[in-house]
Amino acid sequence: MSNALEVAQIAGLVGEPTRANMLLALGDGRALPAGELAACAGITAPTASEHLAKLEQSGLLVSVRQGRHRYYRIASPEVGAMLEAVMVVAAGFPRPAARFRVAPELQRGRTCYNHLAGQLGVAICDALVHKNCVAVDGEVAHILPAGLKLLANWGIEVRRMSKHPYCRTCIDWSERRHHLGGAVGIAIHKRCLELKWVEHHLDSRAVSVTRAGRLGFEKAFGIAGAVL
Amino acid sequence: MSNALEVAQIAGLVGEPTRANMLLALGDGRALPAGELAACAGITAPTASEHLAKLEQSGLLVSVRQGRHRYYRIASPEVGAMLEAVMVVAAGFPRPAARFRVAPELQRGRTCYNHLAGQLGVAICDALVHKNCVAVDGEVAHILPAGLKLLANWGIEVRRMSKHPYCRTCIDWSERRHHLGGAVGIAIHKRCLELKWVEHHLDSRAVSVTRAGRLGFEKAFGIAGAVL
DNA sequence: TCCACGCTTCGGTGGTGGCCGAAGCATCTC
DNA sequence: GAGATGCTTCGGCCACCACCGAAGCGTGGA
Repeated sequence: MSNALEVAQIAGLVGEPTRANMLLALGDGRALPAGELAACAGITAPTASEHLAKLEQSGLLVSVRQGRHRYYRIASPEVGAMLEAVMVVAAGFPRPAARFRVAPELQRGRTCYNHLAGQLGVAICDALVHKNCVAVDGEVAHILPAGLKLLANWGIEVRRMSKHPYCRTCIDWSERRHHLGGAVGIAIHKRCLELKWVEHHLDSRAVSVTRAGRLGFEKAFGIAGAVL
Repeated sequence: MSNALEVAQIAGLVGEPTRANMLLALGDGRALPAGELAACAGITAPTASEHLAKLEQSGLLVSVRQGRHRYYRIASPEVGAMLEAVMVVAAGFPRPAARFRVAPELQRGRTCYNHLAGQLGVAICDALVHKNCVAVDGEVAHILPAGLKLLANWGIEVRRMSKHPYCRTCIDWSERRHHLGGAVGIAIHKRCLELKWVEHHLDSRAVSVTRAGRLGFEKAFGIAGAVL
């Protein structure tokens, strides 16, 4: 009865090609900005905004504002399970288990807006925390004295970054861990490129570690080569 | 892309209160006639017919014509799982386990239209197959000579049932197995009541096995008491 | 054979909602 | 600060589709 209304409301949200497109794009657990989702679905920003608001209001998505972007992701494993169940039915019956995840090369290392993310980004953050260079406190991260010294030796002058928040954390959706964003995160990314420790792939946000990078990350941050 | 279209199509079918109502009414695996489903959803016959045709065409429901009635039921466990997943999300998030699951007493034993279903129905079917009394061939079941004899000794004259199909299988939604329907299934159910091996609950389709039934099923069909 | 009943098909109507352009607000960059 | 970028709100247009009444078709019973 009333149950049917609620069920229909939820299913109806998925039952629109445009919204289904956006949900499927988020199906691997990533968080994507509204603009990218609009492009994904082939619609204009206003329409996407409308749809995303509905999806969030109904609890299918949650969003995080980050600067002038707004990142959306699937709200819970239950929602993911529902999408998967619908896909199984939609795919016709020899249940092809059409499950999908982050592409491997993106999972290893990628840029998140303008800093490093993926396993690489998480490894750098972990290493800095482990060496008492950074203290993570929720969404904010503080550079500790040891961190100032380490980064200075590596070629980054943290003191010259006046802006707030100069170092923040960023939840990594494929790893479900934090990595460093903010000005410090950007500086690290930039320095990695200068040193040619990482290379960008031309047609995606994937980032791969070079041979020099493997040695460098090991020496400067104590990150085992196997992780990279 | 094309994936999203198919997903949206399936979800859209569930995303209409009227259709959701009908699907939920069929959620326990019963088969209901079109007219009853129309009443369930509070719409007229033409509208119901339209909806049911769509649901069947998309593979969510299957129908069986029986005389001038047409019985619809959920097409597959995958569809049931999908509905359940949607209900979990629709029920709000502290996952209240608002299961789209057959109530325990119904799962143990129940009537499916007019024959026995649930664990009890499946156990009887299994036992007859195991004893070479019945051969299951898809949706049809054949009574073998040993079965004629066993049922005759038990008090059922199979030969006097002229109608086709006198014995058919029926997919058991909660058990995901087959049980016996058709005229033979009805006769078995009737005989169980005569012998007082099973009792009906007044306010539901639940069926429970009596003490005499436990002994009787053990002796006549070789069904271990633990199963019941 | 006729009638009763259940389901389906056919037209027509009305409301819901997806979609966009333009304008507004917030944030980042220079 | 000024300009660029990303997202949201507003107003209006249009298509889709759920819904019904009437008529048609098939089955079962008298």
